[in-house]
Amino acid sequence: MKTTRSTTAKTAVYELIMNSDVALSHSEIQKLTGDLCDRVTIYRILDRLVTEDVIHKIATPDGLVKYAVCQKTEKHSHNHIHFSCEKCLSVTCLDTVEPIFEVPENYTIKEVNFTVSGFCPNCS
Amino acid sequence: MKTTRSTTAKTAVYELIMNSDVALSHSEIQKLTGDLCDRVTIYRILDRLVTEDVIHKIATPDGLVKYAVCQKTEKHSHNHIHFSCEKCLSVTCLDTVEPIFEVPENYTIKEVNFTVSGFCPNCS
DNA sequence: TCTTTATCGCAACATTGTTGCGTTATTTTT
DNA sequence: AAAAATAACGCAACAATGTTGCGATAAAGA
Repeated sequence: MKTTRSTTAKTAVYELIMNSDVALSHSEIQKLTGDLCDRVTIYRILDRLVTEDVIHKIATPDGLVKYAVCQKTEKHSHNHIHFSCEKCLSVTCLDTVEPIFEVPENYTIKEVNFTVSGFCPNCS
Repeated sequence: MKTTRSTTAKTAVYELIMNSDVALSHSEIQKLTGDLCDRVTIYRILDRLVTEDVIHKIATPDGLVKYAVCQKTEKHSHNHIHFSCEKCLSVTCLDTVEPIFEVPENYTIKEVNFTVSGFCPNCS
């Protein structure tokens, strides 16, 4: 059985995302970690953390991919809004806000990804 | 004053997107158009069509960028749900469905991008 | 038809993400 | 505590996606 290991790089990347109040992209993480580890390693760590379900992947409306830890509520943990600032390009989880919606019944819903873009409090 | 011109390539790309019931990516458009025009030209046409507001850009939860024409309702024309199928990777506009949500007032909302993923009617 | 210039094609480059493989280091077992 | 097993790593190479500059081409108006 395949187990998961804790390494310095993995811990560092996780803590970065953990302590950030905005979602981080691969390139941002790379800059923040400096030469701690290889570019490829960061990709692999991010994949692993997503698989382990401790962080999750977000895409901005432009297709920019970012990662964040979200406070999990009891159910529908990923069913919340992300705010993407057009000015400073930051992405924030609005965990308290839960959207209401309906889709035709012939669709099977697996995941929800709701991004609102505009200006964040700092840039408004 | 900068005007916009109608070319064979632009018309072809627009009609492809127009007649598709799912959103199309750059690479999909490239395959469909064959060797009608250069790869770069398609990028520029897509940018222009977005600027001219006849198509719009969508990103799947994975960060895959696609383009679609959406039926515009009176207001909040872009304020609707996109469905992204995890099996066939198609993206569909659910124009009839309008999500309800709230964000803290210190945020300025410019645009809304709501993507629900799972299995589409064909793949369910 | 002629002129203007938006659009195009091509080449070159930048960014982002993936894969294979030999090496390193974490974890488990002895 | 040392050895064995293997997850994770670094590096190189590659693939996909997106951007920029510039001379050539072709729309649109005069």
